[in-house]
Amino acid sequence: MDVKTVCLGMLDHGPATGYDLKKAFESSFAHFFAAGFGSIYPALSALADEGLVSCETIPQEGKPDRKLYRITPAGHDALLEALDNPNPSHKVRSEFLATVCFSHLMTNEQIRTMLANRKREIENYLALFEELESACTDERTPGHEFVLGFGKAMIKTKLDYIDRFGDTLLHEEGEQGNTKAQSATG
Amino acid sequence: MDVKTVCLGMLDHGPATGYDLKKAFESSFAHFFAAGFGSIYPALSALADEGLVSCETIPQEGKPDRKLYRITPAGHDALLEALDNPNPSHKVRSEFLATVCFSHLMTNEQIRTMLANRKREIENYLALFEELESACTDERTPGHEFVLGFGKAMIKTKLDYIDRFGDTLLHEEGEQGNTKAQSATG
DNA sequence: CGCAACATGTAAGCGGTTACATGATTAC
DNA sequence: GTAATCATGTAACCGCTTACATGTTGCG
Repeated sequence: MDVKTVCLGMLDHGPATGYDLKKAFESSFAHFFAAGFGSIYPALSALADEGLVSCETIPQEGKPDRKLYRITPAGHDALLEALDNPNPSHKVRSEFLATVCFSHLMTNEQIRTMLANRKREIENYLALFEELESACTDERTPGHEFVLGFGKAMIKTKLDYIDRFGDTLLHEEGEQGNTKAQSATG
Repeated sequence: MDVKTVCLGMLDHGPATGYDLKKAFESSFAHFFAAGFGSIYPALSALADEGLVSCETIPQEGKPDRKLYRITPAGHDALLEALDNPNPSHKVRSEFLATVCFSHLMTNEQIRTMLANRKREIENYLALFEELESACTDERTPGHEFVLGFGKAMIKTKLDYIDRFGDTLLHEEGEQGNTKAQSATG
């Protein structure tokens, strides 16, 4: 399942432009499937080439023409086929946790800053989720409901864990830390 | 923070071969930073080229010579510098959650299978964590302790969420689903 | 008899990120 | 005045995955 397939799935819900899809990637999909314009536009072109979507060009003045994409019957079939994967992946790549593994080489200040920044980012997601929850309560599929709840449960656990155990990463003054003196003697 | 940097951090803990590092990536780092031989060996070569690690070749019979890598003072400095990032990323890419978003297009059987498989994968992590916890309780840094606990908290939340809300994805018989008849009429 | 563990590497390819290119309108 | 929104696209690059290539030892 790549960006192309997710675009196809989004279009199954209704016609949209690349710009519209970007907004979906930034809101309801943000916490588990990021994609930028550099992925989305080529994906839509490729889908159109394969006949899985059709494209209606809507002229505009002062802006590039809008390109409204619509899923085709062939596209819908392709989507069902892509969805027929019994083992979809769930991958995490965390510089944060990797950094934490080596936090004994950092100063307490570096650690505190890093934890605070991570918390801030998590709280941004929380705000996003609450916004999503209030918007368009109708016409939300059980899938979206599930994913939203899943995201919320995850970030609550993360926030709670950092609050409880963040301090265990700190060390006694002078005991450790990333200092020039240390690195020179080390 | 790429594979190279993580290798450097692992080597700061003690000399190791590429094969050894692979085992670390498969155990304590598995849940947040995957890497295969195709990334690790080139990373070690590059680190050696840059003088951040040294390499001792240990002849063997019947197998390729072991190459034992050791971090250099320059490598340690480079590690500290890489660790001085106030905002390390934490990225999730989940085909699973994307699929769930479109689960109204799947049959109940497909959904059940997918959920069961995900649960199985999560339980494998749980087993891995318990194994890690029992092994080498000494010489584990606070960082590793934190990351292990973080991983456990995450998967417990995931498992619990799927158990509680997995059923909400299922639909009435005949209501929905990925059938040929449907896709032909759709 | 086959599989897992040990041990290293290369090369093609893929998919996504980032930066670049353009430009009007509207809200603060 | 300056930022955000609207709106599309290309091209270089980067880093990781996958497949290939090779071969022994030991366990069940």
